[in-house]
Amino acid sequence: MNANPKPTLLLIDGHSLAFRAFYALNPDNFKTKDGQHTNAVHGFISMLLNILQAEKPTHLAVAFDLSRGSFRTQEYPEYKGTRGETPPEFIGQTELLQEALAAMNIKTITRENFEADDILASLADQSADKGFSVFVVSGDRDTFQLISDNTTILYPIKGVMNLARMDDAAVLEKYGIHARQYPDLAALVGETSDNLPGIPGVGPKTAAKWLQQFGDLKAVLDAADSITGKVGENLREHRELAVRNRRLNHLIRDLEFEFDQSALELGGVDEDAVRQVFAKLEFKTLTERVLRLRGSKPKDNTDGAVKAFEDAFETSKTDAIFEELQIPSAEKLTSAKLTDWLKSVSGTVGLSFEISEQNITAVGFATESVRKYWEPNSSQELKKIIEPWLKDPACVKAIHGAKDFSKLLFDLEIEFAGLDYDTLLLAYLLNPVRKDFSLDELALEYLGTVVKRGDPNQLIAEEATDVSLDAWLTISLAPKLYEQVKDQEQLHVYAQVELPTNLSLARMEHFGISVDVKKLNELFERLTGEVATIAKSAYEIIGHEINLASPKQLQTVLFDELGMTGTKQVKTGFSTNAAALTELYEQTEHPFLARLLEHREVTKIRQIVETMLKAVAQDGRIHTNYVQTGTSTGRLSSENPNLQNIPIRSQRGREIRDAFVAGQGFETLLSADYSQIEMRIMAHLSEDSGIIEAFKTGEDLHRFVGSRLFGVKPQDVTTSMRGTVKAMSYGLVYGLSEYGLAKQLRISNAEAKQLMADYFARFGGVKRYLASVVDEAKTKGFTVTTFGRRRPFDDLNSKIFQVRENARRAALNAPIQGTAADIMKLAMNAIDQKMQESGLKSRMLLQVHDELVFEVAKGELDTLKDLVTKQMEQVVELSVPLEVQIGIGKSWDQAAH
DNA sequence: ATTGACACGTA
DNA sequence: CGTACGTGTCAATT
Repeated sequence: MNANPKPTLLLIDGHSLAFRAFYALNPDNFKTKDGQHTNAVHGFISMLLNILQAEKPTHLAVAFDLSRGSFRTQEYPEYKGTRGETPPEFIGQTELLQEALAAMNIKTITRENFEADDILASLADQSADKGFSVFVVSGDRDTFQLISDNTTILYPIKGVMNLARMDDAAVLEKYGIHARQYPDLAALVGETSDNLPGIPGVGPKTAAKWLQQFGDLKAVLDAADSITGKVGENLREHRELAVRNRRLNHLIRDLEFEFDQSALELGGVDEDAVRQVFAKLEFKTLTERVLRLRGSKPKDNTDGAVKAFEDAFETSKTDAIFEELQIPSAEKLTSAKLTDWLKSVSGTVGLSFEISEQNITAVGFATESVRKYWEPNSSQELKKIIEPWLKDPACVKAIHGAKDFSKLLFDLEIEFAGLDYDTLLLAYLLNPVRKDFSLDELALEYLGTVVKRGDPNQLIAEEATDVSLDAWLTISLAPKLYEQVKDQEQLHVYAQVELPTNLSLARMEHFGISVDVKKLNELFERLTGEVATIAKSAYEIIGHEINLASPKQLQTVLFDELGMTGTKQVKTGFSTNAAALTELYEQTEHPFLARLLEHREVTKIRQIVETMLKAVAQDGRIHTNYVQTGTSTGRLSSENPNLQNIPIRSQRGREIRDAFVAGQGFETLLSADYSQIEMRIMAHLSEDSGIIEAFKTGEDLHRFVGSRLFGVKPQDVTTSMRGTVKAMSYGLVYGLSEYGLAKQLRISNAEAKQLMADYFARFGGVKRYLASVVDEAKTKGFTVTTFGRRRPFDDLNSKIFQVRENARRAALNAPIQGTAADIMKLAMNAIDQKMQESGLKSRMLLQVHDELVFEVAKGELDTLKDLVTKQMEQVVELSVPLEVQIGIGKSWDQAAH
């Protein structure tokens, strides 16, 4: 019901809202077959529907600027002169928007020589006088002058598709002045986006203070002589600016119109016209949302559009959060009803779940038009009711982040099949650089929907309904994301690489790796003792105690007290990192530096030991979380704890690895790693005959390359020469520059340049390949791995050298690192599958980019070794062989080779 | 409590 | 001025 009997008029600044929508939604995701972008139109209409829902206006009009300018530009040609060119993707969208609005029977208004805000101002004033409640949607703060008891501004909040309700109280709170004073404040401060400079040195704070004191702009100017200081001087000198600004930001309120308010009454939409226009725009979800307005028959009903609107949306008091989304309302199912529904449902079902302490407390189900949720009473009931459906591969499911779900099902020993759509992985393939993969964020970008959630501290029922909301978002996103992945030719990498990896990882995380806690505790104690001894000795050298972990305090000691000259600059002064400390030590041989370096090493390792100890679960094992969407290249990342950065280089560090052991009932650990996989991929991708030959002969790569580079026999390549070559070969994979090479090898720039020139002369394929990668990325805007995985790059043409170079190096590395990641994932999937098929008891536990760690069951060592080696080596065929090294031992350290 | 800078462990 | 990560600490922030 409409609580407010007053008629309500909604007025929208069309350009302003369209622009906000444009910047809120990625144009790439809203494009018709012909290449016309539609993100602004989509966002505008989506937002309009949200506002209609929230404010329930009875009348509506949208005003647009005419591009020819207005009386303001005639008076002051520079007005709005700082506005840049219209983004190319925006072009044409205003016209499309007006067509769409016309189809929806929404009045659009323009006026020669005036801006949209003047039209809004006039309509707002005149309607308020006639007893309307008025809402004005505008991103121009000048409209704050319209605020009254009857008029409220809905102001878009920066960045988000959301509106702030600005009434007099809101303006007072934000700016410290009343709404009617706002144009005076703006006149004093100026408006950069309109190219209107204000009084120098006067910001919102000062202007508000004056207005509070004197009342209005005229009074402030009259009192200018009494204002002291530099700002007072500026005010007197530049008062004309404020007068001009005030004249320009004054909105015209008395434009006359040839229609009256009744012409703005919201009626039903023209269904045929909507279908036609929206089909042209290729909007699907939105069409349905808009068409629900079609039942409106305001003429037949005194309550007008509001009633019809509410009917159309089938709103209910209990389900208020979902009004905003116009999605089907949720139904809570009993176990019996769920069983029936699962038997009857056809097509893909969106699935989501709510967990509490390792238990599934609620499950959400959704199709495009239906939302259901169910709260199982126990794990037994969960298994009994939904396992038949869950394990049926013909029942296709869509889940956002299926790994967690799979893992829980492993615990509950529930079978699961038929997962075709994981929206998390699909979204990752579409944009691996994205930081936020939440359903809400994806809904905003791909569906143009702002998801509003109820207060989580509310009733229990509300939490449960959220479960099916996620399911609905998942099923709504799935086809859209899938189509885009398909269009980008990433279906292969989705179906063969990412989706199966999901399951391999679920298993690995579920198993975890056994840890010798006693050993770790002893190590921790020992390291703690060492730290204390080292610290004590360090304090004695400098004569006082400091916090050795504080770079700031170290800077004071080293560069002030001890008078050393720093080598590397960082934002806060000279760097105190290990490289800088080592260099200082070489210069000064100061014993404090030696203590400090040792302290760093020991505390770091102790810290890792501590982290590991805290991470050991009840079962005596560490279960890391692999993040499948964690990197821009396609690699995994590991967290809570990170098991991909356990020390190996230092002796102390390796003791940590010695505490990762085979668990009870298992014989040993087995480690398998790819030997030089990135260089092999470089050989394959570059088709460089020299590098390929090196791998085919089985000769040590760096020795072989060194022999070619320095023109000596392989056996005459010295350790130093081999080191140089190794640094260069690996450096190339990372986009190393001459300067970087010189620095690393501590040679001159000229020598480094010569070395690289020689390298490229001998291995021309490498040079050609690297250049082609960057070229292609520049043209296409992305790099691609052998298996089709993409990574977008848009900084390769940046005008800023640093930004451009960073992008260039990342682009060089992406296909190589990414292809290696693809290969490893494929191998893991093959191994996982073979192990399942052959019923082995051994288990795959860890992945560290090019290494896999297994726990070997009794009697399975030889079988597993063969299986792993074969699958890893033969998972793909490159122009060079893939070589796998196997190590076996009771601990991870001993299994190393 | 959250954030940025720094440092440092791995491939 | 060599890629890709996660985690800890300090110090300055709301």
